[in-house]
Amino acid sequence: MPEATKPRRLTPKGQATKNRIIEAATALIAQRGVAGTGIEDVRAAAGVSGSQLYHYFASKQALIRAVITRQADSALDPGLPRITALDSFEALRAWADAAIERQRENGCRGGCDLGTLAGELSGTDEESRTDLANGFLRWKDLILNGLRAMRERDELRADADLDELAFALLSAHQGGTLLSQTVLDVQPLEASMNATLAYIRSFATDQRQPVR
Amino acid sequence: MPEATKPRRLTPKGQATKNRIIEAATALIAQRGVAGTGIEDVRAAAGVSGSQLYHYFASKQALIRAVITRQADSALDPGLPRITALDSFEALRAWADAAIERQRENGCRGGCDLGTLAGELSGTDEESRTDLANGFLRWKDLILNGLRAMRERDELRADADLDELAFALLSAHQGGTLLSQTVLDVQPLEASMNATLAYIRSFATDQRQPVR
DNA sequence: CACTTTCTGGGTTGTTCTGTCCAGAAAACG
DNA sequence: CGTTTTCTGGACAGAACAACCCAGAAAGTG
Repeated sequence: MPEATKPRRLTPKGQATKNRIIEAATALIAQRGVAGTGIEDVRAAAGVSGSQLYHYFASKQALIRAVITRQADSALDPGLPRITALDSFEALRAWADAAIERQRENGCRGGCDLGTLAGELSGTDEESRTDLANGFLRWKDLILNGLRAMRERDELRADADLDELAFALLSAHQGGTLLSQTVLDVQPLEASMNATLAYIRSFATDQRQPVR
Repeated sequence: MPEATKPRRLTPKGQATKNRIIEAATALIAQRGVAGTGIEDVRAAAGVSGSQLYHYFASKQALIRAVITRQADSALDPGLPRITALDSFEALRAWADAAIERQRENGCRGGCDLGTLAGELSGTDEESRTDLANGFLRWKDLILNGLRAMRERDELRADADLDELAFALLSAHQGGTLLSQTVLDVQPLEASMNATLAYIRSFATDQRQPVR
């Protein structure tokens, strides 16, 4: 193993090219899946040429992992409007609505969610699985922190199992998205988000709020 | 197109071989994913040889579709103990527990759920996506019928949105399984199933039952 | 303005995998 | 018991694709 291509700092131009490659790869993977996306396709789409991919990435796997990391970093995918805090019922609802709306907009055609990637890679490639798992756990913590804040503000009852709620919400999001992409209808995603949010709200101290 | 390999009825032996191939493919795909499973691997695992696969299946895609159909038919995968009716809180809980237990048993390593297949194929292959969608919708109907029976027996309140509950439960199952397989821990699956079942139970007419 | 590092372009190789062909064995059928 | 369909086996062609190499341009550094 040749020391994994020493990642000496890139010049600005190089950094830009590298980003362009990752973006192109992300877009293609969103449409055609990981297995359906060839290095050559990425190369053409990014407008770079030849061995550039291998200049910046040691292998296809490395590129995929970069895509995963990027997606995991764009916190809680539904939206470039970066979620900073999911610490109120309104924020949760807004996040859910954004996810639903986003799905509706691209006709339920698969985005490049961690979920989609997980389905394809978890069983195949151990390193990617680890990256994906870390991404998911970070998202879960994001939700969890929001819920904790709500409990500290006494908006949520003390007996609520916040870990369970956080995982349930994340699962609902992933599962709903997966089903929607398969059935080509937002209904499953709407249903799972509505149900899980309603369940979370059932732990509210103030029950006067409409469940919607 | 040569009329899609006229499916003149198979002899018993041929049928057995065909099944063996599908089983081998299912097992391999469960471990290594669709893209990671070559025709040659299936051939070897099934103990048949040469062009047999193409005698029984027109293409790799056709084989995959056969696997999908098979999985969709083994109703609500958690278990060979075929679910006949999910028409009581106990039955739902038992089904959920079976799913969780099953996941725990294979160390959360991906089975060959429709969900896993959907993640890999929905975006890539339109025909497979249709098969998968049909499978999911049949499962949803299975759940829905159970819930309807419960409502008719007045175990569920009339104002419960059964479609929403059915989709939510299915999404929770798929999402929870996906997360569990990625994180290699049953916690997400347990959380999402618990939460969704509790939510369904909140529509029970008889609230004396423990939520567990 | 020399000199070094970083970036670009295209061509190429070797492997892996799907899908095909042909000839021989086994079973079904009269 | 002979003939026809059905099944089996291995070998092979053709394409796709990941990965590597080399030479030249551009950018950065003294």
